[in-house]
Amino acid sequence: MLDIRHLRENLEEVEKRLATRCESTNLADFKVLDEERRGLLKEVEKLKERRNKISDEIGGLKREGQDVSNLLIETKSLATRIKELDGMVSEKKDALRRLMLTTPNLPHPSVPTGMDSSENVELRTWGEIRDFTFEPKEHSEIGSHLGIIDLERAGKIAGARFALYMGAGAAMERGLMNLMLDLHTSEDRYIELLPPFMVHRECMLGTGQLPKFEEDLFKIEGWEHFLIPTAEVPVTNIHREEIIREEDLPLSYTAYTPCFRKEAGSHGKDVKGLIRQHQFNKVELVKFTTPDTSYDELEKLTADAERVLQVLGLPYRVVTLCTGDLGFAAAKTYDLEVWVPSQGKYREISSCSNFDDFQARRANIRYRPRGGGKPRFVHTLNGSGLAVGRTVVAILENYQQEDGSVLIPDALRKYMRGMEKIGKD
RNA sequence: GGAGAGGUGGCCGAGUGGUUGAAGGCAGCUGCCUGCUAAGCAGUUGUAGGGGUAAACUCUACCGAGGGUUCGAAUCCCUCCCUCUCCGCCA
Repeated sequence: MLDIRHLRENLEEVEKRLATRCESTNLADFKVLDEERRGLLKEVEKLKERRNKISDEIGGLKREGQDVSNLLIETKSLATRIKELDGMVSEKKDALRRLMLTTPNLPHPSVPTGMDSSENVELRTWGEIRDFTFEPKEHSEIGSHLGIIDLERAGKIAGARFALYMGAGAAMERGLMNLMLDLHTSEDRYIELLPPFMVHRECMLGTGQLPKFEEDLFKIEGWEHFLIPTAEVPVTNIHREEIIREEDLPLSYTAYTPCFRKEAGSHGKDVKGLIRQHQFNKVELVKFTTPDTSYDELEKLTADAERVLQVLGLPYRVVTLCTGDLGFAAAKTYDLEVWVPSQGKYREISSCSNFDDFQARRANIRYRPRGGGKPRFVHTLNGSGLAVGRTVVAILENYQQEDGSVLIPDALRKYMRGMEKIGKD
């Protein structure tokens, strides 16, 4: 959510910056609603002041045993009018809140302007793209050939866009999760969490999935709970409605969770294989910082996610998302894209964002400045470190051998009982 | 699932219809005192939204959430949420 005062005072500038997202926003209504609301508020507060004064008087007079009936006449009609106006105020307030909740975040000034993903800007690349002496196979083919990924049986159990890992495949997925968590928690960089995989509505509002993107979420029938689409949701919300001491910032958390997404509207995209699933595993990084350090922390967080790819020896590049490709709540995002040989291109494996105070304002997460003073909103950040299924994709494809086997990256071996290679048996 | 208890400010905790934004304590801050520390004394400290060029100031709201009763609600009524204890069930 944007700062309502800032919005009120800089409406045109805000509109201009939001327009770079290439999404329609409806700020014309804002001005009207805001003014109507404040007008009504002024009126009703005046009446309330009067009512409170009279009520005080009545109290005093009654104690002295005096008659108050003529005061009751005025105050009774006041009460009716107040009720009426209160209703109108809350209508305006609700409409305003709905508008605010569906308005996306302002892109940071450093974000390149562009229409869509084609205008994202490559920042740097890492690692050598392997020169294959044979035609590299696609990961699901490698996986099914080796008997470690069975998408057909997964379909039998749960349908399309689900996966069944077996044997060394399951071990690789689990090993990667452990490797990532160990890496992030080493030297106390991140505190490890294991949160609930379901959350209630307020959490989804807090991080921005709701009210706008309900169709992307799985809701539990008969409950007010949703399956989390990312650990960002439960982890960011652990400090909802809290005031953190500045001395305790930045707070850094890492958590493994499965993620559940409907992937509505992505029919036909990545239908083959593990790239786009309704359920996938991810290790997430989340930070809470002060406003003046959040962009430094974004760099660090991105570097922490990159480290996983480096440790695994997977070539990747870092891109800055342009304004048109930026997510609803993000002010700035770096995507990490890993090299996928079968497609001959880089594919997203991590997305690292600074949300400024957008989520903090929704979720009411604040900090008390050093030495006292009014609480201020924190900045929240998060990034994947990494999407585990896509990491498996990258390993299978980049480490595949001509005979159909797959070498296991050095760093991962100790997480797979020392296995060096996955072959047929 | 059954029975009971409870949710009050940064924390603990009083408060069953009017002078309570809320006693008291802790913690914080500011002074005084003090060789230092500790202690002591006095004062002070919530959040949000309006009004005000800003400060001062001022108004409104907030005692888990939402409704209701009333001239007036932390206090009475209803619904919901959460926590705790006991019993049952269960990985």
